[in-house]
Amino acid sequence: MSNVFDVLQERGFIEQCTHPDELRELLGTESVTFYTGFDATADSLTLGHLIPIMGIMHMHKAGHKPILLLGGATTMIGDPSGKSEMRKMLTREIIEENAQSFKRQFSRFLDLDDGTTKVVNNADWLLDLNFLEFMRDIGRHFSVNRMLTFECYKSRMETGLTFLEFSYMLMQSYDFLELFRRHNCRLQAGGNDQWSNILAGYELVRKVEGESVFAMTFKLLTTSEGKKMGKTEAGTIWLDPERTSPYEFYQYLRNIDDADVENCLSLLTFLPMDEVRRLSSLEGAEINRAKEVLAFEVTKLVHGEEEAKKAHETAQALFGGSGTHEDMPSTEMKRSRFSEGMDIITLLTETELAGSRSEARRLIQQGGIYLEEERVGDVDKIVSEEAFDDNELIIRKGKKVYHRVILV
RNA sequence: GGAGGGAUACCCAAGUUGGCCAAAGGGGGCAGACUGUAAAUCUGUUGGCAGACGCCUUCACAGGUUCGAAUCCUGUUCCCUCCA
Repeated sequence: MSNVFDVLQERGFIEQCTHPDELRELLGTESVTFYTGFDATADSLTLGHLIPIMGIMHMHKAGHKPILLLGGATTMIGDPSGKSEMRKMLTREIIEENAQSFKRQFSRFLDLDDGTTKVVNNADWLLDLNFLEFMRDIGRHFSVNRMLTFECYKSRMETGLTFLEFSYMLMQSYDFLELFRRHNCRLQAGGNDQWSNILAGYELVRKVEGESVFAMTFKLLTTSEGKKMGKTEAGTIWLDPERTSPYEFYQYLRNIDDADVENCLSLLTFLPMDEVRRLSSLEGAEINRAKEVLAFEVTKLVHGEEEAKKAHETAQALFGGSGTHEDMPSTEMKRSRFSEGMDIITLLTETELAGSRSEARRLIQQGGIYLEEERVGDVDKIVSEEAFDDNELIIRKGKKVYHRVILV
């Protein structure tokens, strides 16, 4: 059986790691307990979280034992790494709810009751720490001089960094120590933006316990140009179907840049690498096939096969010609509202295709609005009941934003 | 606590001898053309209401001076730098 280290490396997961040879050796010879932390800053995971989750799944498949650490306590501080501003403070209640949401979402990817996977919460050991004891035992191992040179604080050296946030690194480092002590956790893995924090924990365990532990970071989900992926103008791509519908989720992946196809396929799907390479080497319009596979596979993983199929069919119907469009974003409106007709501008604002009446007018003037694939040329167009086919009216904004109005 | 600098629209950033400022420029977004539901490129557009020359809200917050303020004055808040 192949070594997961090689698998992760081949698929492009590993961005940085300590003692790669030793770590590879360890992963090849025994079942290793490792952990990844997730700060509960929102009530849903995002597309970006999928990379560490995939990494964990690969590790788990290879027989290693994951610990998913919920940052019930660390979220109260807020990690300043790479952030230009201090995070809004969240209450304990909200953090706790968020953590529970995360846990539910994890269960879609990993069997949390199989005895090999653990979910823990650092609130369990950080919340009741005694400040002075902590400082004497842990704080003394950290050099402020050195911390100040870390890359993760760079953006904060200009705008300011509070001690609250500065202490985040100590908390995270302590987590690693605690997990090492409790569960013999030997490796901390996380997003590359966590490198400084992870390294600090790794050093702490080595110093305090004198044991060899490891640090590893996963590639972040970025485009070939280095920009963060998983964000659109409309906001983040969430894993929660209530926040980002499976259709939108599918479309996001379906529309990624050509240059990002290979990366996404290898990081976000379990397709064999031969297949990944074959698909991503398709030329011209053919590469759209690869994007469809990508979108389908990832949607299936996150939302299940049924939802993935529906999203795929809806996309086919809209962009390919035939199929259902069941999954298209829609708005229900009362039939009576159309008895005397509704002006197109109101229709566009009520369906939220336009944020204001001015914007709606602009869209029409620029030729960006279509009713049933027919361009609307008149700003004062009145839409009446007759415009509906089988109680439905499909509006298109621009090239690919579709919306369905349903009469009720 | 002391000294100085700053806060402008989604972001960065002009503008501070008061009117010509809904506010330059860039980025981003949106739309159009070209395409492959891609990228690049080019064009238009980007506070709200009305869309005809009109009106309303906006330049940290609250007041004031003035016919008129993003621009001047007073107070408040927040941020940065140096000093303690």
